[in-house]
Amino acid sequence: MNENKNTLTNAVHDLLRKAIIEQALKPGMRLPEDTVGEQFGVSRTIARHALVRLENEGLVITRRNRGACVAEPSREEAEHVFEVRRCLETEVIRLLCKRMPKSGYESLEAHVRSEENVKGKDGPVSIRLAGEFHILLAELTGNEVLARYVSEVVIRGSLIMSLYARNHSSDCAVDEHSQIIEAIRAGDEQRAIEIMEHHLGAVAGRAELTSKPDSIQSILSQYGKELSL
Amino acid sequence: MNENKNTLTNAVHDLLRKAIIEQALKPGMRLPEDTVGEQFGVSRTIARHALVRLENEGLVITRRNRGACVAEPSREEAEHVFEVRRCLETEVIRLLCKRMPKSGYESLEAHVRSEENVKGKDGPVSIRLAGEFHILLAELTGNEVLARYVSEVVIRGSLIMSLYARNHSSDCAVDEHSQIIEAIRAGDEQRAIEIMEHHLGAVAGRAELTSKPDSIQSILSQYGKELSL
DNA sequence: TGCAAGCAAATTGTATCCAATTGACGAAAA
DNA sequence: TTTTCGTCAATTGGATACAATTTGCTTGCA
Repeated sequence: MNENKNTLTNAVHDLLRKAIIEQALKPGMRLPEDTVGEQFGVSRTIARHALVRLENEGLVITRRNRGACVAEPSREEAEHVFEVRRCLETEVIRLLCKRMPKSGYESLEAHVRSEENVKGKDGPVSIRLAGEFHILLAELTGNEVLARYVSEVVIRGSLIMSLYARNHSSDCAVDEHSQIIEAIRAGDEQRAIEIMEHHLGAVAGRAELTSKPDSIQSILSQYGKELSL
Repeated sequence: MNENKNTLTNAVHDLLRKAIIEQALKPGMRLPEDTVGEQFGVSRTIARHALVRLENEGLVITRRNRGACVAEPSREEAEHVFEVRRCLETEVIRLLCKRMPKSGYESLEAHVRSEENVKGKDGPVSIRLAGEFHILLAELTGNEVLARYVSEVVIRGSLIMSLYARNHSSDCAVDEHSQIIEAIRAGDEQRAIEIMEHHLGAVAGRAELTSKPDSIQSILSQYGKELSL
């Protein structure tokens, strides 16, 4: 789905998405249409379109006549996202072991290098880059449908991490990214899948998604956020 | 994603989608915004929103200042859709074998009965019902993210079938639907997956998606459609 | 003091209006 | 006859204006 045509709507959409996953816009924050519009110097129409798209991606929620705000995925929703993500990314690995394009390894390794460059320096940016590695992986399958879905769950995963992760340092992930590349290069499908599953498990685990009884603070912080609206 | 709020946009969106997968609107048919708007008695704004959503779902494509038209998925795109669909629906089966809600079997069997009712009578409607079986299956997992993606690929699958299938009779499918239910009820995950894979393979196969050299007629029918615009 | 009703402000829902871009048709020249 | 250029119609891209709905605050009454 080549969306490289509606320059204006797309630009606002991309900027908002980036702002959300880099936590410049925090979960629960309100997003009135005209505020967004005048901030980017465009009309409410454009802002509206961008917000509708973001809602379709699960990054914002809107209530009728109440406006949009950055989504605050529940733990249940988070588990659903990671469930689907595991399924889709396993398929990505399977496909890549069968058909990896020639220049694939170069772009993957280039990406890992750029990940290492910001390692430990900028939390939000490193979260975004970590996500983009998985998106790049999916795009290399050549299956645009798959790539789009992976992109969506990865981005929602980033939002979830920003909500639930205890430590945002995704340093350990970079290593695993390299391991995944190597396993694919070796054609070892089973091992690549195992690493990916472990990797995603680690990511989800870091998000404290396992349904151990929530601490009172975390529960109240959720409810409190609702009150303060 | 409970989209039961924007009544107007949603209504138009649903009607258009139904019209597309029931082939009232044939692939390639143009969909100007104001035509759609006045047809449903709403403004161009609403029609526009609905069309944007349909584009996000892959059911229509739009070119800048050229308007929207019903998508004509290429064979490659069709294969991508079915690739993802197989992956997702396999996961659905896996999840349902683990956790099928109590009332699940009732609604499934009720649906199969309604499928049998229109068996062989109304082609497009039976295609739609066949698709809705898979969507229902996905919804029973309780995973809304998964259900939404399955819904999208199933609907795109319906569109693909309307383009490429030789015979639209999906009679044989109803049997397989029952078999899938039984396999899940028996808790036989492996068998349920096999049936589902066979089922989807049959569906995709009926669509003549295997890249055997296209007959001249089918090629020309495609190009002819473009000319007659 | 507490509750309820009503009014005002803010925000979205929808429609209409202007501008920009694209494709088509036709005319003119090679 | 073919190709190219120019004008025109059609359609979307985007903005503004108006209507409807919700929220929160104020005021009056018990």
